[in-house]
Amino acid sequence: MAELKKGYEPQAVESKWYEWWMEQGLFKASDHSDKPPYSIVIPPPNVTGALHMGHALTFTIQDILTRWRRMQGYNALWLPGTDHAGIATQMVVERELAKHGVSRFDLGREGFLKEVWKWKDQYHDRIVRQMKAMGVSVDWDRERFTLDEGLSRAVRRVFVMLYEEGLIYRDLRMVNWSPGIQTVLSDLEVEQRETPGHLWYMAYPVEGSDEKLVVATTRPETMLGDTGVMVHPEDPRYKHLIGKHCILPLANRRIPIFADEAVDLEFGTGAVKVTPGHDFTDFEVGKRHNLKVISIFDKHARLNENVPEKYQGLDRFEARDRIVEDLQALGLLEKIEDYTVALGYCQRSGTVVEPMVSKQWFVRTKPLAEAAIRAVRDGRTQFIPKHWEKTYFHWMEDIRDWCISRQLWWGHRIPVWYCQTEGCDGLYVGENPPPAGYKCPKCGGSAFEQDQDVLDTWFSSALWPFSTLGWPEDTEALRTFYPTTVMETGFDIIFFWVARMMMMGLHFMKDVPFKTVYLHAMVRDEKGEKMSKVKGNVIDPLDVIKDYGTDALRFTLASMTAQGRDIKMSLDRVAGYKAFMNKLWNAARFIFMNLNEGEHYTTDMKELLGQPLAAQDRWILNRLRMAIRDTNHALEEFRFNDAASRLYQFTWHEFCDWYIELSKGPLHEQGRAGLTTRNVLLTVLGYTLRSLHPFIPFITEEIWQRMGEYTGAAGQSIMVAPYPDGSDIPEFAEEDRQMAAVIEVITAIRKIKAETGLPPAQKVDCMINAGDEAIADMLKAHQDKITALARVSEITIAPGLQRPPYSAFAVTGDGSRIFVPMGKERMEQEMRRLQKAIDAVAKDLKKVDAKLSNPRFTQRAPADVVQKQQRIRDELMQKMDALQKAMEAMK
RNA sequence: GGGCGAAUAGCUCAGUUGGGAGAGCACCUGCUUUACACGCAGGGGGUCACAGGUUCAAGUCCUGUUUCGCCCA
Repeated sequence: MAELKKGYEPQAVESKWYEWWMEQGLFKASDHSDKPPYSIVIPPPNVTGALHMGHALTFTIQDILTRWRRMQGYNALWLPGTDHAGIATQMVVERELAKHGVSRFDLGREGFLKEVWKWKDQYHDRIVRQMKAMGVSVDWDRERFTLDEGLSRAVRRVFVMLYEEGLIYRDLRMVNWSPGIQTVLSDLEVEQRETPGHLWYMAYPVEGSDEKLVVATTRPETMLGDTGVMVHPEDPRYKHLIGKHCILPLANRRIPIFADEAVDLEFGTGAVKVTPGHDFTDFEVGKRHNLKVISIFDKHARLNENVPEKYQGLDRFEARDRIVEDLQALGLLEKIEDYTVALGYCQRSGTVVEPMVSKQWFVRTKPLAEAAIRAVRDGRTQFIPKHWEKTYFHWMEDIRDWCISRQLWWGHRIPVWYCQTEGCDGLYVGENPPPAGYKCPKCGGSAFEQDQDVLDTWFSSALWPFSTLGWPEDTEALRTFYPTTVMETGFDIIFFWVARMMMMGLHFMKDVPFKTVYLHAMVRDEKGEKMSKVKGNVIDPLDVIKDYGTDALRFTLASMTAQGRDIKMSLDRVAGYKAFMNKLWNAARFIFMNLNEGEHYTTDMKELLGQPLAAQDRWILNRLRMAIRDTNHALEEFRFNDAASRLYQFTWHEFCDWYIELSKGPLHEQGRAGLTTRNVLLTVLGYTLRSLHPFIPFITEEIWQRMGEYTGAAGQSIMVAPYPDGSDIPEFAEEDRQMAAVIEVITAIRKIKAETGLPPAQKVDCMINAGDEAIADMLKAHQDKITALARVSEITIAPGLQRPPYSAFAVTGDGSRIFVPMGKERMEQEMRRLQKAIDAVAKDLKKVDAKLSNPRFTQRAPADVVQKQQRIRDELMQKMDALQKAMEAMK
């Protein structure tokens, strides 16, 4: 058995376990099982994307949940997969092709898609490797891709069914057009941003008079598409103009002046130009007043043939400058003011979104949303943190129809075929192309062509919780794992994804897609700024893994995931948790070093409890029990930070700081005491490893396997060892109390040494005037611990002991007085020390006195609270008395 | 404009039904105490943003204000 290295080296350890876990089939869930099901479907990462901190966080949390439940005996399924990420992927590949001077149109649809698939295959392997580096315990046999055959079938089925139910329709509407990518976007993909701009005041001559009507606009270039000017019906400035016409400058078009209540009298001049072809509100206004709709832009947002020739082909922003110049030249530009406009930007390409009128496919979301709202109101799906429910309701209750068609090639092609007969609008909607011999019901034609567009990527993601389990087939997997137990994802995609999964899941499965939604926070840099490539503040998880190890990264993320709070990622923290890994490693190293060849060890709690346990043994078992219970409790409530820090605290500050130190004496005793100590060390280590395993899978498996060599359990993965729940450990309250007293004494002596300037290693004598006979007996029973850990040579414990001359003094909570004789020369330091202690006690005493001297407190506060305060007061008084006497004696 | 969240030690943050202000990091002091210097022991440091209110009692509950962040329009 090889000894452990002195320092923990994550690279060496973390590289070897993942493959082994896979070979052993430990990640696999079963469709048939007597165990209770537990399921999570992974939020599929972009197949061509690279692992970032957001992934690292989401994978860590999901892996903690999955490993924890798996160890608890659940039939735990964590289903992996990737997303085709339509826009993002198509853009990347197009950019790549552009480097070689090739456009997608050069290749044609089929050729281009071939390229994208090649790209996808290559990058799929990369993201999968990166996921594995995080240690994700997903069932790879069930891995899915949003564009694979099964999921594509699900998408087509859903489209057709919704169409037949009247929940999908095609309509000519004002939509968000991205000139950058040349596709329509849904409202959600448009980012509203305040942008500095101007307000131009343009004068439109009124027909048949010298009067000019001045309109204010933030978009002068759209004037070429104006088909009216509106004013408020009650506006005295313009009342006389209602019903007349303007002559639109530059275009020389006659457009009506009309009245509408919607006009804001305060804004601009109170007269508004109306461009129904390129503005959402104007489109509505246009409908109310039967205005003509003129589109003046092509798909690149360049001016088209509907404008005077001199402007044709100009980009919209160039056109703006030209038009402003030209109006100025005509004396029709009144003034320009600075003005901040809210502009819509395309999330992906960054270009300003252009409102355009276009025929697109939509999902009628209202009826779907109603069911999704009810499910959350009823508690069938719960949000954690709960306040996100409000956000969800807010959006759902005011939901707008979802534009699902995209003018892309990479994605699920819309399963609609159009009749090719001139002037016929017949169409065929089906999972497959129209069968041979199919005739258009409108015109009898037999030539059909499929819609050129694809569906919004989120349309397929919305089906993810059931499409990945085999829907539309009625599979065992669906029956076993749907509804899934937990959906773990970022709050930034509540609308994009969570809400839509709710709608689709309820509609097609007649049940919620998940019982709990846990929404994690955003990972930011240490200054709290969003990580972005542009800012250059991105911390790459793979770099962190290289430098500190996956376990340290995972433990950091878990420790910092407080609910409802962003995570500010700092490498200092990771370094701190790397030190924790090293601590754990060295605890194991210490234990293994002290094992003896040929000795038989147990890590079975029942067996261990049958052995003659010392007080410190029972104490550490009791602390272990409490730590385990707290951890489980925290995990039940998704308080990952509490769970992680509780285990950290136990491992480091209880097990290592105290128990291991205390064990160093008994460890070397002959006979039962030594063996029992070794058994306790091993057992507690084993429980600690198992408790920690979901957080830090690699190091725990490594140590577990090494430990197995001594306990005879090697070869069995820690992944399938039961997760401790503490119920097999009895409560040892008495030992807990005793050890607390012993620890207090040891700490007091160490403090005396440190504060009077004695080197810690210098042995001192110590006298303890115990509070009473019983305390004296108890401390005497533990005096070996005090001498060892406080480095005391001679110790005397008895009630009524008098203070020796020139000794430092301390008093404990139970009234034991501790004396440490030292030279006269240290008495000055000692007095300062005592004064400090007196001041501290006085401060506390003042607070307690204030309470107890208030009759309303003693009368109205519950009896137990009053009693507690009295107890505290008695204790403080006693302390004060002892300290003051000691002080007096020194003077 | 509407909504949500945050403000606690130098930094990052815990603080679950109101009842002696905590952790990690950083800082200071001392230490080759044979598991670990990725360590050990000890220490300093807080008007819990501000102003009111409820209560015997408020970091915690209520109201308002300020600052910051996010979402929706």
